[in-house]
Amino acid sequence: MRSSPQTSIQDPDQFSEKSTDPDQLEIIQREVIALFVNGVRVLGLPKSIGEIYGLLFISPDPLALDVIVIKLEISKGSVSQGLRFLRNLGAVKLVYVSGDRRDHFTAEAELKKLANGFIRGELNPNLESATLRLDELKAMAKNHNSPNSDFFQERIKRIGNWRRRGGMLLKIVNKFLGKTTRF
Amino acid sequence: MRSSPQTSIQDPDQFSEKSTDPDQLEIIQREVIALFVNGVRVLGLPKSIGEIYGLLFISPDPLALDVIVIKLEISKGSVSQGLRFLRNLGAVKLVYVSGDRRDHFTAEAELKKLANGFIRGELNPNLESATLRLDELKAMAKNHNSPNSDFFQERIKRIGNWRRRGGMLLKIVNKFLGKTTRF
DNA sequence: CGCCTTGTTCAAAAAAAATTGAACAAAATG
DNA sequence: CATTTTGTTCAATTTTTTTTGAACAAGGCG
Repeated sequence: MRSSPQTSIQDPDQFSEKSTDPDQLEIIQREVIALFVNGVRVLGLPKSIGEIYGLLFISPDPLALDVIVIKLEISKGSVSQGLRFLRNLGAVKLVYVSGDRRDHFTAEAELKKLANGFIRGELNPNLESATLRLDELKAMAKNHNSPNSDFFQERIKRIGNWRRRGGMLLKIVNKFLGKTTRF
Repeated sequence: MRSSPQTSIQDPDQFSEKSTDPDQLEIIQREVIALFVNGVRVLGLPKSIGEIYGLLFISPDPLALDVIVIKLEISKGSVSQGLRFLRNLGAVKLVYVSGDRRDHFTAEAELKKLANGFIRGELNPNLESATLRLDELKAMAKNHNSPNSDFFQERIKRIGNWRRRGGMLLKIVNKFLGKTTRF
């Protein structure tokens, strides 16, 4: 129930004197984008990635590259590269818009897909290269001789253990996100 | 300007002997450190952090700050700052070494503790600030009016859902790591 | 006390990463 | 075809982050 009937600013019939410029972002959109910019920083991704994904996430309709450029006021090159990156992760989808030659994009908004894309694209490659290096290390440690040899071996084994548990964790995460796909 | 003491003179020809120079890192140690440098990059942390933690992790005995400086050939300032950061995360512990006035450090090598430290120090603060922003957004969206109002509300709700599930995941991770503390 | 030793701080320098923008390619248009 | 529209690429530039190193503080020691 609505507590107090405040001045409902409703003028659906006409474009009011307030910001009606269709290229202008709404305040809420700006805030959401800011939230995403901060969010992707935790993942070690650049600001522009957060801006682009955020804008698509909070845009009702698919957007074309040059529209993104105008709305975010960043360069075409940045947007092009950012979109490619996001598409590779599966965070952004190309959609067909009839009567428009340009490509249009929407945000993939399913957390599970986002997480899996990030894991596949960013985490797994790192884990795999670490695995290779680690195998070399194990071999190295075997025929290495020094007073510290035993200590080294124990530590290397421990790293291997960490890696194994890291892999298990990713599977657990995946399972958990699968179970709650309602949103 | 001063005449440099014992440093600087290094004859590459007399490399036949096994490393007896106590300041010289062993090959295995170098490799492990490289592994950690790559590892921390995934977490968005600078190289020096990886070097310092890696060195401590693969060193049998606690090390003093100036020893780390010499072994890694990085500046005193970097090491001082890096150690502080690692200590704040709980990834490095200060240990007492008798007969030595200097502070000595060892690596915390329990995965669970490392993960928890990282979560507490790096992830949670971000999650919390996002929570605040999100609450503001929800309020904003309530008395915001535009043709897109419903869409905005749905999306904001969705972000809230993501955050909730993120928090659950952190707990699951914690539980999982607790169960496998053998190593 | 004066003189070390140890560790911190922070402005400046260096390095790394992100962004720009103009040149280019590819494809549709007419 | 030539022209326009759309999107990519990448060297140059800008911005951000990291590292350095010299000044400084704190504490011990003779």
